[in-house]
Amino acid sequence: MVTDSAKPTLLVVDGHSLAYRAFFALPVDNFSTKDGQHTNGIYGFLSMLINLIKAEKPTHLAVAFDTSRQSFRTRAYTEYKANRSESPSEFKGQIPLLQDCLAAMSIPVLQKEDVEADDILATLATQGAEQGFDVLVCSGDRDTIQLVNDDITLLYPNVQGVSQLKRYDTAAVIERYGVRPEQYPDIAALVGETSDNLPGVPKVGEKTAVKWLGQFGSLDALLENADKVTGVVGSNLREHLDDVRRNRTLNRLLRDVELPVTIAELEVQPMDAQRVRDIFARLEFKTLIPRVAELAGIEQQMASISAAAAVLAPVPCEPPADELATWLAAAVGEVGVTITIEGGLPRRLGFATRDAATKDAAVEADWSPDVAASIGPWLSSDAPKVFSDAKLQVKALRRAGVTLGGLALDTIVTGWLLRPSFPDKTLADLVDRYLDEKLPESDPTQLVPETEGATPGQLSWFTLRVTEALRGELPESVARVLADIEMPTLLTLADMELAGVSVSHAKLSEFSEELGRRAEAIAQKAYTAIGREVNLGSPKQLQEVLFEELQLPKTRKTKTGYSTDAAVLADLQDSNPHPFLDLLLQHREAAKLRQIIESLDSAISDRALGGDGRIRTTYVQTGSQTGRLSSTDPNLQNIPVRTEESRRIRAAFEVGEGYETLLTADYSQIEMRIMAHLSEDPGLIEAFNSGEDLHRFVGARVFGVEPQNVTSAMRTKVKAMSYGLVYGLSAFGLSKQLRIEQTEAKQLMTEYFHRFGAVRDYLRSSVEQAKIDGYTETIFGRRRPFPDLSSPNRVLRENAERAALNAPIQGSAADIMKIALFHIHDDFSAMQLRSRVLMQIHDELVIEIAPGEWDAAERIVRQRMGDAADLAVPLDVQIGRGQDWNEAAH
DNA sequence: TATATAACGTA
DNA sequence: CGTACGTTATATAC
Repeated sequence: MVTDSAKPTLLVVDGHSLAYRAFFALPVDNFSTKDGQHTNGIYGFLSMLINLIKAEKPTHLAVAFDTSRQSFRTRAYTEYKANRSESPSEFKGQIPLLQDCLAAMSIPVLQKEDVEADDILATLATQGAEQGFDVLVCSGDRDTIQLVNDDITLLYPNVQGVSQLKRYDTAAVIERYGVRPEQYPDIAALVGETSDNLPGVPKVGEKTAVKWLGQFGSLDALLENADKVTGVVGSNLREHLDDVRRNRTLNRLLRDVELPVTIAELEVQPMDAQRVRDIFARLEFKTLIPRVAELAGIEQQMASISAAAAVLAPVPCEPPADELATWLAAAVGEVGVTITIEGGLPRRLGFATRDAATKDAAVEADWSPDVAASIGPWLSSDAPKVFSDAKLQVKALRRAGVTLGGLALDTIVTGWLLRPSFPDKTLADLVDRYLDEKLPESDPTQLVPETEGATPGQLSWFTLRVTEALRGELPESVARVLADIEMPTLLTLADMELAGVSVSHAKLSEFSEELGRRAEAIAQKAYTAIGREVNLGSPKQLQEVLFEELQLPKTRKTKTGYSTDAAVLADLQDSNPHPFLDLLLQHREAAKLRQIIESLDSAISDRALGGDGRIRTTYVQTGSQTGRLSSTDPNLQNIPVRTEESRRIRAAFEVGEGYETLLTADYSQIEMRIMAHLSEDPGLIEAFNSGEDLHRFVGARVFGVEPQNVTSAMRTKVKAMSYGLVYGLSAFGLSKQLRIEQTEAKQLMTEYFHRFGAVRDYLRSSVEQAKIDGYTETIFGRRRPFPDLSSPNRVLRENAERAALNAPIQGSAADIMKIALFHIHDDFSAMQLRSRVLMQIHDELVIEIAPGEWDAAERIVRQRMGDAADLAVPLDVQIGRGQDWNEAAH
């Protein structure tokens, strides 16, 4: 005979109901991560589960969840549980994370459409009992009492929460409820279950129900002989027979749910210590880690996460070349890669893997011709690789003659896609945020550091682990943006930065000197006009001159005083003409141009020092919240263009040696086209399909005249309105920009929306949707969170509303340009053209055309820009050709 | 010597 | 009281 102690124990747990109890039992304020993720339900559940496992030592274990509120019960009786309020979103968000924790702990999670967690428990418990297990059922639902028998014990939480569980065996059920466990559903059917919205017989409680069952022997007998029951409760029973039968049907748990696992497969498995550490660290469960570790008998692997993280000791490869290539060839799955750079070229290499075959491992080697020859093919292959801040490394490899292939993910870019408002700048930031560990770093205060920083192998290792954490948070749509847009864009930007753009030092310095002389002359005149010298570049000194000495009226306030910006000076000139004002404006203009020229000139790679006369910017891929690029050192995306004179700067951007000409290509009105597409406004769509000038077309509609009768004043107004729309312009702002009365601006807006109503509807509904979702999304799935949309602070909220209105439009335009950009780059490469993209200015590309390649290049550019997105209106592309940027722009 | 502010260039 | 950026000179705090 098998003794009890030899019997295996099966523990099955209702995850949803117990986590929900924990959610209400534990104060949410004490259980939130620094990101604001609530964790009280997860913590309470896991704490309970750990205690339970420790006390009961189950040999087999599973946790069941509901899939949704819908089940066969709600289909049978639509009122079932209909009284339950929607569970709070703070709770719902915890369930997937809890399931991640359980997965890391190698605990099977079971759920199935159309049945509730308790039906899964009932099925497992029944099978377990049949197979000779001691079965423990842990659930917060009373219906599970019916499962109790000699083999099955129920663990039911106390009212306080989940920390205390009461054991119900057969005797305990009889003692508490006065009936055998299998009769409990009969009692419940008579009494009713308010929490499930199942009304029972009025005035009948447990006492009466137990008495009746004692008298009649069974529920069926009672219902058949209902006429024999006397008194008010008797007549109540007769009036509610159907309710009782319905209750009894619904509270019977299914014991034959088809499940994808056998009991044997629920055997307790070793935990994935690293995964447990990662996710517990992310949820900031510091005290749970040692408790789980004790449970799993893996204390050492799980050592405190607050201490410096245990990092892999990378294995050096000797002789490097052969071993490294063999090792990489054997790697399964993604490989973390780090290339340190010295003098722009690769210096050291680190690779890390986490797959089952090689285990967690990292190797390192110095860059050398041997190594390059040996692993160059792997680096160029499609074998998946993950980097942190890949662009610099891609450039270094390029300089060394290697073209990177298989770029699957960049942690910095991915972190930015997830949190574009607060991008983490370094791997250390990501390790801190997503793993709650500290990347080893050398002490920057020491000249000769005592502590070594992380090695390339360790950096790769952290890159790989951060990648796993990031993937866990990446919605499908954002994952597509990453793979389909950002990674190919990254490789393209690397080549653009390497190429640089040729700029004429001679043209710039000549212009600069001219402007310098002019600025000086203007300054002298300005000093004469006010009778003294001031620093014209100092707003503080200007305020003294304007508002004290000249007694001009005070203007718009700034933080430190009164504004002296161009718009304010122009207003002052209207109301209180004074020669100083105009001279100041002229001086500002000349000084600003000169300053821009000087900074560009200093960025030219100096031919006298062996340079090539080109300027190389850095495109910051994570530099905006909308998906646009930004450009720094120097910024090539804000080169002046508005005045004839300022275009002399653009004329200094020339075609480089060995190339034939420059090509510029720009999208016309891409944001308005995206508006037309997203809003599906028939008028706006017609405007773009008609071939008519957009603003003329819109002006004709708004002012009710024929297109040929649209005056330039009308055109200016609707143009400002159209562009303003994209930014969330108000009547006030419009009136200010156009210098018209607010009533006229309001009238203009009313008339505009009267003609293009779908535009207003779209803008409104897109902000509404963002309020519901908490984020906006571009056409291609790029997201931007907007927590302030629900802020009680009006200024914050309205700022967020305007930004949320703009984000899908500006962001979709950025997506489209990126798609066109890397396709052009890749096509040039595939067709073996030497022509190359040099600059991207949001809706414009500047391309250097190699001799004889104009026709082929132009065809590619037109096609790739025009076809980058399939919108309800065509994407119009303007192309120009010239020896310099200014000439090419016409 | 670093940081903040005002101003202004672009899409 | 119009979105998204980067750079500069000046003023201020350290």
